[in-house]
Amino acid sequence: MMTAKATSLDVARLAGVSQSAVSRVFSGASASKSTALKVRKAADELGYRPNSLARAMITGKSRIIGLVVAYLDNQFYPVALERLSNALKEQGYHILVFMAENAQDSISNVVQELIDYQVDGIITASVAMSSDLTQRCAVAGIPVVMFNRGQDGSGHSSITSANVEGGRRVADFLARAGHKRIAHIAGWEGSSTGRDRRRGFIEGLMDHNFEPLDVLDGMFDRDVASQAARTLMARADAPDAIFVGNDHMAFAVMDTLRHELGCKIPQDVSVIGYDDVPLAQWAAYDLTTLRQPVRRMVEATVETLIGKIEDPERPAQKIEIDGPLIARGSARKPEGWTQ
Amino acid sequence: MMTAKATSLDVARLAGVSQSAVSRVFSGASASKSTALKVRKAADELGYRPNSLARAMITGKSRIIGLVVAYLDNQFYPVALERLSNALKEQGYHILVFMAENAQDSISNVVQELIDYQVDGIITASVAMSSDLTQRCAVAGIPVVMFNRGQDGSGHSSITSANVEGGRRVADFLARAGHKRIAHIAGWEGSSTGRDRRRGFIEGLMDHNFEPLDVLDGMFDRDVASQAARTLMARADAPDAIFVGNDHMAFAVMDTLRHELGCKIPQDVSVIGYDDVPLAQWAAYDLTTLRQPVRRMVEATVETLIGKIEDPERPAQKIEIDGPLIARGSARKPEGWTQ
DNA sequence: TCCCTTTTTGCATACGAATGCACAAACCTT
DNA sequence: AAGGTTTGTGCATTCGTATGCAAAAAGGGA
Repeated sequence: MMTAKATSLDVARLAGVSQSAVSRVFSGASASKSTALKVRKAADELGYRPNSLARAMITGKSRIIGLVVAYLDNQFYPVALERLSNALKEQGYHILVFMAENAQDSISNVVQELIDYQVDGIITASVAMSSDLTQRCAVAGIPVVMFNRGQDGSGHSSITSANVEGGRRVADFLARAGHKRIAHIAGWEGSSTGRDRRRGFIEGLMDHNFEPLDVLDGMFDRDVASQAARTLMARADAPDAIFVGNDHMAFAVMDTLRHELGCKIPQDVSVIGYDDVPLAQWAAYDLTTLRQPVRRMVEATVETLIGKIEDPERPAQKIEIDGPLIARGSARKPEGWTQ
Repeated sequence: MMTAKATSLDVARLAGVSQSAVSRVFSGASASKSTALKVRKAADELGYRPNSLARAMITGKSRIIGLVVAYLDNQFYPVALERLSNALKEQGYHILVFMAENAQDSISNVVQELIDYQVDGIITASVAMSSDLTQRCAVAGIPVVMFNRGQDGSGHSSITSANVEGGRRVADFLARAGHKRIAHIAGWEGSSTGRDRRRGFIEGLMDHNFEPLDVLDGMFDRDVASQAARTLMARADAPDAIFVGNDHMAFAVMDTLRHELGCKIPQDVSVIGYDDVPLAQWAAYDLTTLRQPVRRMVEATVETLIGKIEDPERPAQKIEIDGPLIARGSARKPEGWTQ
């Protein structure tokens, strides 16, 4: 039983070779069969493993990706986190996770700390970057990819679903199902996803010569969304359909409608969400929603980020990935609708 | 606009002092007002920040904690992750997250990689460590704290809720509510939490001279738990109450009971879970459950881990934290029950 | 077998910050 | 003002690994 962790020098001595030889064996550089064998044997004996930190120091690559995430209570993010983690692991990267409240200086601190740790890249999930931060990352040469949030003119790549198109599709679905008084509890106005879905939704209604009955900002928050639902249903011309800016809020809205206001879904009101988190298909909610294709979004995110790490010259890209509307039981379906 | 990140040497030159002076200013060691001022000014000018990796190399402390987590789809863990992250951040630590399937060699790889990154400590959430791994951590001098999972004889500290007592309390609650045919869909038999809750539950029933109608292993899995519910309800003497080993499975059970088997909860069957995740109080479920006091568990975890990091001689401790039964609408209440 | 090319190998140095040591400066004390 | 003490500072070294360079070994061709 060893008492201290062995270094490459220890291995070198035991194997009767130089430290550089050991390094080369473990970093995959050229080495003869015979030395590789000796080194491996000695290493096993000592329980040696290269020190990732030291390696990072010298190569300038830590193989760590920083992940900044804000809303962990929204099931979409744990799922995305898991997928991102697995995808990056396959590429030999690891994830340093930072929680941030969605406030500028919190994010600023968090990103600065990531820079201090010399991460090779940063993924922000539903978090915006100030231009100052953008600048700092640029100086440090750290590429940033924004997941599920776009930001014009930031110079960062972003991966989102096709939110405008998605909103439009929801509108079309509801209009074709014969709804007349259609309201929207939108995602936070300060986010591109919230704005885009909203815009697409309104445009989509316009295509049917409709106007939304009302549009309220749900701030991606359960309580705010519930309150918005109460407000809507208190109207004399209460809506017969509500499009909610994401599933997380939609669940709160459904709970409020059913258990507090005594509405039947979808008989009295249709409810549609956005994301298609796993919860959406649980029988208790059975939520009709626009699916964000997490798997493909994650793939695109990882590929974009690693591409930029390996070739810093690669220009930023904005990728939008389309997703289908998943019709379930929370919303009346248009005549002749086939999934 | 700088083009490359500045080092302490750059700052030293600009400030007209030695590199050691810069280091001392930033590491809080002694330095005169005047040099501190010069250094700070120069550092600001260059946008200098100490390189955490280099710092980690020399001090031997990375200020990174590794977190190994398995079931991210169970809302308990995202919540715990968020709390852990915040608590550690306050202590100046950061979290390197690793997902692991609950299979020995996956965990083994993951822990090994954490060791490679020289983490100062490891927290495992609902994951067991093989004795080989335990050994490797010991050699590397890395303390391990197990969160929400105990393991006898591992030599690691563990923080759990008082699972035996909790199971007992659930049994008492159901028996006193007048239930006669009480079944249990248990947490995975391979986990201490699953076993302890189950044991406490059975003991608690025995105190009332009851026996459980049946005990099935739900494997902490929604599908397995749903299947178990079907099995139970297919019996001639179907249960009038089911204690489910955690909330995550309880939701699946409730969905199955209500929407597939047409049962009324709690009129036909009472359902009780374990954890009290945020979802449990959503109106759709309104789940009676035994609360795991996450906040206090997290505090204890962080304190135990940091204590051991700062004083490696400190012996391992097993901490159990008691939590209350939260009576909601999914289970009939005993006569005269007051929260 | 000899010379030329290719592959291995060791040496020395670098990465960026922290720290023991010895010396210089500042502060007290009487 | 001299001696003693505390505080501040620079020099040199260290952490563990990777890598350019030059020398050594191995391989190949005629």
